[in-house]
Amino acid sequence: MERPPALPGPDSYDPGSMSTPPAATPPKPEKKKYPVNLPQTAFPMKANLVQNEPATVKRWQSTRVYERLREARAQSPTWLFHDGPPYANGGIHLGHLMNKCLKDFVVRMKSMQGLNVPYVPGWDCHGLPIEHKVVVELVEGGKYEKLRGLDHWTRANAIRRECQKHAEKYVKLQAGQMQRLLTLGDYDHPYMTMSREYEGATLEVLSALLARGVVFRALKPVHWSIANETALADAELEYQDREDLSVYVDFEAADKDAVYAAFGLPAEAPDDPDEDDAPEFPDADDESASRNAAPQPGTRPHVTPSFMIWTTTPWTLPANLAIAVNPKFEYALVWIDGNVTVLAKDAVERVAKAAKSEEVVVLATTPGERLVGLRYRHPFMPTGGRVTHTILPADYVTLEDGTGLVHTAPGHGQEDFQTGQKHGLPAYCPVKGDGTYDASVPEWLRGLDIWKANDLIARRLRESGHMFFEHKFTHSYPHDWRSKTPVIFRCTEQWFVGVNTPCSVEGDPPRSIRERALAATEGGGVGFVPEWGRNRMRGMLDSRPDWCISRQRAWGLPIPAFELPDGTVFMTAASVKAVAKVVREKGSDAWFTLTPAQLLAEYDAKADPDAPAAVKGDPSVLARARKGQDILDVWFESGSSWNAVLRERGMGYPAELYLEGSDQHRGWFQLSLLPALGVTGRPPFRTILTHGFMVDRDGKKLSKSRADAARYEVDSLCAEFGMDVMRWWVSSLAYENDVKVDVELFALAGESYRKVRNTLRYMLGTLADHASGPPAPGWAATLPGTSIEAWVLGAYDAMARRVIEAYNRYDFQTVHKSLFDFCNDTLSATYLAAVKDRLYCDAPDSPRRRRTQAAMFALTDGLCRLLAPIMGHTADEAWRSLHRVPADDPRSVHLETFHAGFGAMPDARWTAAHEALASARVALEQAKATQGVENPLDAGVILPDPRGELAAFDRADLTDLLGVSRVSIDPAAKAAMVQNLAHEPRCDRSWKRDGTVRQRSDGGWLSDRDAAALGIT
RNA sequence: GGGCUUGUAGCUCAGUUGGCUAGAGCGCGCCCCUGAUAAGGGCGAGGUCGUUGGUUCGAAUCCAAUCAGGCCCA
Repeated sequence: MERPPALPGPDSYDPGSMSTPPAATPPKPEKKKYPVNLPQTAFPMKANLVQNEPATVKRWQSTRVYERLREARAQSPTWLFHDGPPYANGGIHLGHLMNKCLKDFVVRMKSMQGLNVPYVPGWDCHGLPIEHKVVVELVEGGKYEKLRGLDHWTRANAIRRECQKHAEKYVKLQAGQMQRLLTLGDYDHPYMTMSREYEGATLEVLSALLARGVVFRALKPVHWSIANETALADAELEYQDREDLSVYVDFEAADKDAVYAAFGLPAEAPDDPDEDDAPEFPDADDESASRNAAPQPGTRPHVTPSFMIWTTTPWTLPANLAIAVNPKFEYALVWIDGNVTVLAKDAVERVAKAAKSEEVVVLATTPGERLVGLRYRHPFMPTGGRVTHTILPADYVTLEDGTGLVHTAPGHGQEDFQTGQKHGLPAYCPVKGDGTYDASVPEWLRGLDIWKANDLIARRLRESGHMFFEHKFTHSYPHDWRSKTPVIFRCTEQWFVGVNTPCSVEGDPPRSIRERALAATEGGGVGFVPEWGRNRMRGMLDSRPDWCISRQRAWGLPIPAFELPDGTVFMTAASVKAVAKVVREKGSDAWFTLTPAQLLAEYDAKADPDAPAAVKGDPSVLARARKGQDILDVWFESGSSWNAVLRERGMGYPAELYLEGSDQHRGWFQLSLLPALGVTGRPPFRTILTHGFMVDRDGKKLSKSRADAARYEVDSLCAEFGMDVMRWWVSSLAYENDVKVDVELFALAGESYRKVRNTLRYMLGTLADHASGPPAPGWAATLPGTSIEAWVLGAYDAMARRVIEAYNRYDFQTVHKSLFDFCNDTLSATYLAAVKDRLYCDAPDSPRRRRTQAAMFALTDGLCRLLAPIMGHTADEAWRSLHRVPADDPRSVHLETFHAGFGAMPDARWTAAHEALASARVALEQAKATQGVENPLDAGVILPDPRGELAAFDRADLTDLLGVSRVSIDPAAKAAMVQNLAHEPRCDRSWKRDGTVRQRSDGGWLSDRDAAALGIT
């Protein structure tokens, strides 16, 4: 393991052996201190971001950077970005931070490519979450009781006023927080979905869709929140575990012979000639023993068979109108502990096992299609019309759970409803909006809360002998995202945008919105970043149902429909347009305060081709109409922003980019696409970019209730790390996936931020006496290819190209890495280390030093610009320092454009040179151990040059790149060789032993270069 | 349960159409500098590529299954 100590040869010098200095050592020189040109700058090493960033935000505001950028780019091509509105509720969190930073990167990097990129931030202001919160506050403050007594319109108005205050408050709060993120935008003129113009423009979208004929009113089962008495959109649901009662219920066959016939069993039971009409259950006493025993397979039992269904919502059993079977499955007639029942053959074992049945005999089997059309008796509801209580076919029936026979209540389920529609069943829904049964159910259920009914129904079924088996179990069940209460399916009258309704747009052939959406998102259409978003969104478009756009709440944009005196509902494209005009002037409050006549003042029924005959014949019926109470789904409002912002403000259409979390594939992206296609026929965006969600260090989702949640508040992160560090962190993320969040990672970003900052600081320092500003354009191309400046400027050009390309791919991670590596490797470790000797020691005005400074200026300027979209504050601070911008001068790097390249033409042999230097470094490292050369300035290096690639390079450049005292080139050498120069005199000023060092007239030891620089002979 | 998606060094990530000894930064270890100094520099160690099975001369890469996450739905 241990090396033998190196024997001091003639070339080596052991600095440790003080007692017997080798003869070669010169007399100890007199130490003299000479002046050198050290870096100097006011740009501090410590960023102090917490204090300085707010000052920068203020400066940007007071110097109108956003507005001046708009003016500067007014004549440039517009690159239209469109901000998706966050919800105006609560403060912003880390997710917002990432989202807004990514958007700001986009806006700034496109601006810095000379494009005109307006950014109008927006807020989603209406909707249930705010209304819910406000109502809770009113209830808790005891003010809600007073409102109860008021009529709908007055009460709604009072609630709306509170909601508006709430939304305004949070828009203000969030706008401040977002500006603290150093984002640049038109914060003086944001868009808000509750503003009049926005509301008017949204109603105009509704009007246009009505004109296309895709808006309709229909009875449909919708997710219904009992707590809030409103229909809910898919996006308003969240899934939580819930304990429910799982019941297996026997529905007695109406015609036992038909059932047995379906299973191919004899028409008559053995020794049972005349029992057909006898009741089935009460006669156990006079049954013979043989009749209670299990029959043999293939024989017909005496009892009436049942159909066994399974459900986890016993409360929907009163609404049962059918049983669905899969026609392709095999069904079995089974004797289970004395009962005879039908269930899927493959479910028999599982069900029997779950119920711990003792005697299970499969008597016969038959395909599901033979069961279709059989009738049954509901255990406690009267039998209805011809088609009710019948076995129906349905493909969606599976064998995963249950019995293979599916309880079908068209009023309480999506698939049930579809099956019902197909077979002419009514959408019977005996449950009222408040979650209680109406008068159509048996008396023992009337007025009862459905959740309480679960147990009652189960008891009833047990008592009547229809319950085969029941157990409690936990499953994932949809809940109202605000009240956290379980939701139900319930049939109600709602407004829809039909996605399957064919419609013509601007004269093209009729196609449904779904077809249009699928066509628009095919490859070659809308772009997706990342690309897999395409599949994901198309899958959702493919399967999405009609869009229910009505809600039964107060805080929102009213659907301007009227109920005419004859009970019909009136809403046409023209009538909505007329109301939109009023709303543009007075806001949507007008709907709540004005009369129908006032709202429709501009409406001309005679000129409206869609007006119903009743209205056309006598327009005065409108004065006697009643205003509808539904409001629009908030998604319809935010989904209209392409009209209410982009077109309304004359910004253009479509946008280049929408950028949001991947949840918006179903949310804003899709619900913007659908109406936009319906109205304009074109998607509102050219490209969709999605980012992932925040997860904790273990990859689990970030919960607001975690113990260290306070650490992750945006405000405290700004205070702890500074926003430029956070932005630098965001730029480092693989944002298309989940994003791991951990304070350690912010600290890491802080470390690497400091590296970049220090590099900038050092560069600024080297320019302290450089007064001539940037080098002339084209200067870099005049540099000799072998010069170190040509090399470093060439490296900049390659990096800048890579960075700008990565920016344009929204690949900020590559931007981050390229910029960091350039600072760390190309600059700090290589170029800056190499040129420090000439900057410090050359005569200040020497051409070599001035050339270095010119390159330094260009590099610093270029670097600040490329960094500017990410570290907006630091890049501006450094750039202003570089250009010596006075404090009161409004110039800013953010008004500049990227330097894509300086046009230096580095010699191709630089690659070989750097390889040679790398092996020389390893040789130097070895020389530490073998020759005791610890300080590179005590060494000289002989570089091998077998292919003659190094000859053209300046020895001084190679010397400085290695940080040694001198370099020579030996074409015959096999490997780099290190010379110990410790015995040679050392320059008191440059500390180099370059072979020219001798004692000068002033008694100091100086190299030729240093002596000349000082004017000493 | 379904659609989409992720799993490579302690950490964050690269790894082109399957093909040299699987790379980088941070961190870590050793060392240098003390004229970027609450800085700067050099060298080095570190990986069963989630798991299992398959296709192939050859798999981090292709296929199947499986485990653990995420988003959206049911």
